[in-house]
Amino acid sequence: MLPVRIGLVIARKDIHNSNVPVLCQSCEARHRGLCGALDPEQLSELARSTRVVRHEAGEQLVREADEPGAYANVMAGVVKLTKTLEDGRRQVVGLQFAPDFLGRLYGTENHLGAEAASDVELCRVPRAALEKLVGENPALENRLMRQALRELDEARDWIVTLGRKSAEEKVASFLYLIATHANPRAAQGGRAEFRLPLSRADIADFLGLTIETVSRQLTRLKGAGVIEIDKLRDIVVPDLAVLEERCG
Amino acid sequence: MLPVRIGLVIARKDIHNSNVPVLCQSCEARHRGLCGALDPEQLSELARSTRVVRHEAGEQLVREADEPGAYANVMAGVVKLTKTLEDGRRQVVGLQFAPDFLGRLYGTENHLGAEAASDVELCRVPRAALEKLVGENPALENRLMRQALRELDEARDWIVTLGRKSAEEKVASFLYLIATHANPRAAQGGRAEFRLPLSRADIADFLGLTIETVSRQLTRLKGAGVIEIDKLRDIVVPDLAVLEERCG
DNA sequence: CGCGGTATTGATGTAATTCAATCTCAGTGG
DNA sequence: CCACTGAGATTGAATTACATCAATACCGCG
Repeated sequence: MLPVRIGLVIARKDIHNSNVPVLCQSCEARHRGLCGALDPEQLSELARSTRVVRHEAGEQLVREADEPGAYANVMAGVVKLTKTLEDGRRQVVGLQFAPDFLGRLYGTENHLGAEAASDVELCRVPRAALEKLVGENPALENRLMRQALRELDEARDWIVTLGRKSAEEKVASFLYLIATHANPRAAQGGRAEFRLPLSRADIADFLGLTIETVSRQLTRLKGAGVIEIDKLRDIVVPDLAVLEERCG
Repeated sequence: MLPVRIGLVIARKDIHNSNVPVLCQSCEARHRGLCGALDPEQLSELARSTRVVRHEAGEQLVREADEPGAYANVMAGVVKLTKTLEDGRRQVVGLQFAPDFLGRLYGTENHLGAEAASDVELCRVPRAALEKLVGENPALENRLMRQALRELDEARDWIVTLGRKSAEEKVASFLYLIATHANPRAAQGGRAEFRLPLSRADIADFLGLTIETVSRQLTRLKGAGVIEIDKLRDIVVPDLAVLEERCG
């Protein structure tokens, strides 16, 4: 992926880049994410209480029961948000990519689990620090609002996928989602290659299917020439438009 | 359909007496909804540009393609939010009850259709008027944020229902949702009675099922004594806890 | 009363699940 | 370096839940 960095240098000069904490300088969250709402001073203040943490794939970040102790920005990797029925049936209700924000203001009773789908890197922000900043900076709340609205849109799109699409369309929709969201190694001229950040089991839980069905649909799509699969996780989409066709 | 302009003149007169426009005095939105963030003065100002309109069941409020011209508070009835695939498959992605807010700030490309599920009464607010108020009043944006977050929670709950529940559990979940959300004629001591605001076709589109399956599951639940059905639309739930059991 | 849209019920078909048997591949230790 | 291992993935056969197709019943309304 080639981010086009038009005018970025100028922007940095303008805000006295030297004042921006080193860690934040190249962080996506500062450009496209939450921290874009902060001036260098606020950023420095916030950076004093943040911590970059790494988690391996599969690690539980937030258990469904408990109140999350902190917020976080996803810096790299994919986080899956999960819900579980009493009898153990699992559903992945959302995926968060960099530079998405993790955690929610105004805590509710609504328990969401968060788990590292791939290896992830998070920029952890203590509750108090963030909430203080939100109180002082309306622009920050505005960013959070926009993120919430975007997530709402995505959730509703997914409702359509879950409610009305066939297994093959679901799998195609998932691949399309990853191809367009996760940082693809290459995604130009309709072609995309990427490594699946989720296991078949996770994909199944995301799509409301079984592992076996996911597997079968993947091989079907491979057979149809829509995708190529290497070593189970590496996917090549020769033509995204063809894949999109299959999304229903 | 003619917008009904109830009591506009009266509302203005009354400002001097009570400070709160008559129409707003008993409006749920003022207590539990959006307008709770406004002081009497702001409320009066807003009331000058609002209109109460009625729509019959089935009326299209917002087409999926077009930008909505206004926001609205749901005062009575149920509005269904819909999305449609190119080939015509429909999915209801959300239901809005009084005093929910309809429409979204920061318009996106994400097209949602809105349709009156039952007869509805809306308090329509022009874009400009609301956006002006939001700019002036951070508390209002905060309310909108909270509503967005609540909708997000609901959407994710529904994702679990669509992805992981059986047809019977889906129908039970729907009934439970209506029993607890729509103003029930009575809902005390575990008992609830209500009139279904949706046709079988709408329920099917909400649950990702067919009309026939919805019908069959309803008769199953009736047979099991979980619900009673009168004249197709009138439902009695003798014991909500029993219904909840069936939700999976 | 009869009409039309909506809902139920039944018979049959099918997509996805379930159960079970391999296969793949990354990791480990001989 | 290779064989062994075990978790994850694929493939196949049998089953099932839901869809589809089709006929009938219900209810509101003129």
